[in-house]
Amino acid sequence: MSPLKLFKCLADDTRLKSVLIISQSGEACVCELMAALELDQPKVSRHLAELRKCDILQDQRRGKWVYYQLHQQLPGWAKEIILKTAEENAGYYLDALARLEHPKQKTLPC
Amino acid sequence: MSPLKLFKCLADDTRLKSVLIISQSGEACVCELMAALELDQPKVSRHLAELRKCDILQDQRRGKWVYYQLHQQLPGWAKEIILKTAEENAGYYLDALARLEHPKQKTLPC
DNA sequence: AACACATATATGATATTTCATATATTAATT
DNA sequence: AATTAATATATGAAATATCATATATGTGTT
Repeated sequence: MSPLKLFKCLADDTRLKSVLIISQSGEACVCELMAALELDQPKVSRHLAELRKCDILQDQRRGKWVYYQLHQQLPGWAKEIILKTAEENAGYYLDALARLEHPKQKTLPC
Repeated sequence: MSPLKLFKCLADDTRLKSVLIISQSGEACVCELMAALELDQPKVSRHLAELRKCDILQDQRRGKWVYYQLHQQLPGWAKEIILKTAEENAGYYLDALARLEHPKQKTLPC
C-alpha cells in the first residue's frame, strides 16, 4: 500500500464516506451503504470495488448480502490515518452513519 | 479543512512528495523542489499553488526565492496524518529529499 | 537614478488524460 | 421469479501537462 494509492482512493466523497462509516460501524453491506449514502446501487458497488482492489476494504458474502469491512492486512499507519480522520471529522459522515441500518435493528430487507 | 479536501490535495505524486519533503526539511523553495523532484518549473509551481490555495502550505518570499512550509494553521489531525505518512513511507520520497539542496549547503544558485 | 539584462516564480490558454456518472446488462443467491 | 450485487459501455466533467508569456526581484553599468 503506497501512500499515494491510499490518498487517491480516499479522494472521493463516496469512497471516503464509505470507509469512514465502515471504520466506525465495523462492517456494512452494499444495500446498507446505499441507504446511508442515498446513492444508487451501481455507484456504491463500483466505488466499493475500487476500495477492494487496492486492499483498503475486504468483502465477505453471507447469503445474498456482501459485507465490507476494513481489510485485515491494512498497514497500521493507514488504519491510523483512517481512524484519526474519522475521530476528528465526525460531522462529515455522521448523518450518513445515522442512516446506516444495522443487521440487528433491521426490520425490512434492502 | 475538510478531510475530502485534504485527501484530494494529497492524491497526486508531485503534491504528495512536495508536502512530505517539506514536512521533513522544514521548508523548501521552488527551485529546490524542481531539483528534488526533477520536474520543470511550471509544473512544480502549479502544484504548490494548489497546496497553498487549500491552506496546506504557506509561502514566504525572501528575495528572489519563494519558500514553502507547512501552513501554520493546518489542523492538528491533518498535520499528524502528514507526519505519520512521512515517518512510515520514507522510501517513497527519500531519494527526492536527498536531491534537495539546503540553503547552507547550497553552492550554486538555482 | 535610469537602464538593460538575468534569474525566480506565477499564470493563461489549450490539449490531453483521468475520473465519475448513467444506463443497461449480467451473475449469484434464495 | 425476486433480491442483491457486479460489471460493461458510453458520456460528460474535472484534473493535469505543456508551451508561452507575465511579473517580481536582483545585478551590473553608465
